[in-house]
Amino acid sequence: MNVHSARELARVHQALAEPNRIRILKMLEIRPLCVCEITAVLQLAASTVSKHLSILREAGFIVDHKDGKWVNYQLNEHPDPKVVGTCFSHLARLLTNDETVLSDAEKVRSVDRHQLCK
Amino acid sequence: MNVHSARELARVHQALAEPNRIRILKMLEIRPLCVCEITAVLQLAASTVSKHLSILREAGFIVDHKDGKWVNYQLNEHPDPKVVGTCFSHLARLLTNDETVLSDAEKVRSVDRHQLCK
DNA sequence: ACTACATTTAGGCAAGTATCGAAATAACCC
DNA sequence: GGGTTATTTCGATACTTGCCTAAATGTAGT
Repeated sequence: MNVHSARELARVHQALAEPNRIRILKMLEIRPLCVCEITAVLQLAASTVSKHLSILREAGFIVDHKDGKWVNYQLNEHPDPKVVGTCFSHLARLLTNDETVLSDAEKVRSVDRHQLCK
Repeated sequence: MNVHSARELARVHQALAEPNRIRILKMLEIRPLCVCEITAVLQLAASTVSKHLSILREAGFIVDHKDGKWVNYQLNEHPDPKVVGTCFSHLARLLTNDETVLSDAEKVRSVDRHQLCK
């Protein structure tokens, strides 16, 4: 669905108005991740990461799936509202050379929830 | 130029994360406007509008030109960073049926700085 | 230079946000 | 069922933001 009001559109952009949330979306471009993996990369409290994820979920950017004691988050393949989808395609082209994003990507590739969580 | 970091990109989105700033951009799609015209439409204090405009300017969305005692603001035709330009093209397609935006547009067409400012 | 007025800056207040640690919840394993 | 662990919710704190009023700045016309 299209966004209906300036207020709704503002909320979508608000979700992207925080660097750590952008880093999370760039990480999820690589693969679905659970909260503890994201927490390990961002070096924030788990509760903080959980909050960021709920903001991204409510804005329509990501969806979650339970997997035992883990919760996997991934990019929403059927973005709603539509503007979220266009944000995705920009995001995919942006920050491809950003140091932090590149280093996050490397950590994503090496991180493993089974080693992480004892 | 492309945006360099998640922080910079967040700042661009932060500019669009406020309904009144989105309304301002939709108004400027119609024509350049001075601060007092925007103030008359939004019904906010002039200083508040001025602050919103400076946020939009610093994010690269608008430029200003002095015109006597007025300052005209208009959409930046050479948006920098590039992502600002893509935001413009989405914005142009969004909120075309929003009541507030339509009513703002009507006011923009009837407002006149010379009548407004005695 | 003086006045008028559009705009910006400064100061203050209320509401919202990012963060943490601790407590609550949920799901696994023994 | 009881212990363990991943996640979310709650409460507190520091910071940021949006708004206003008042003061400062800049420009035009007399």
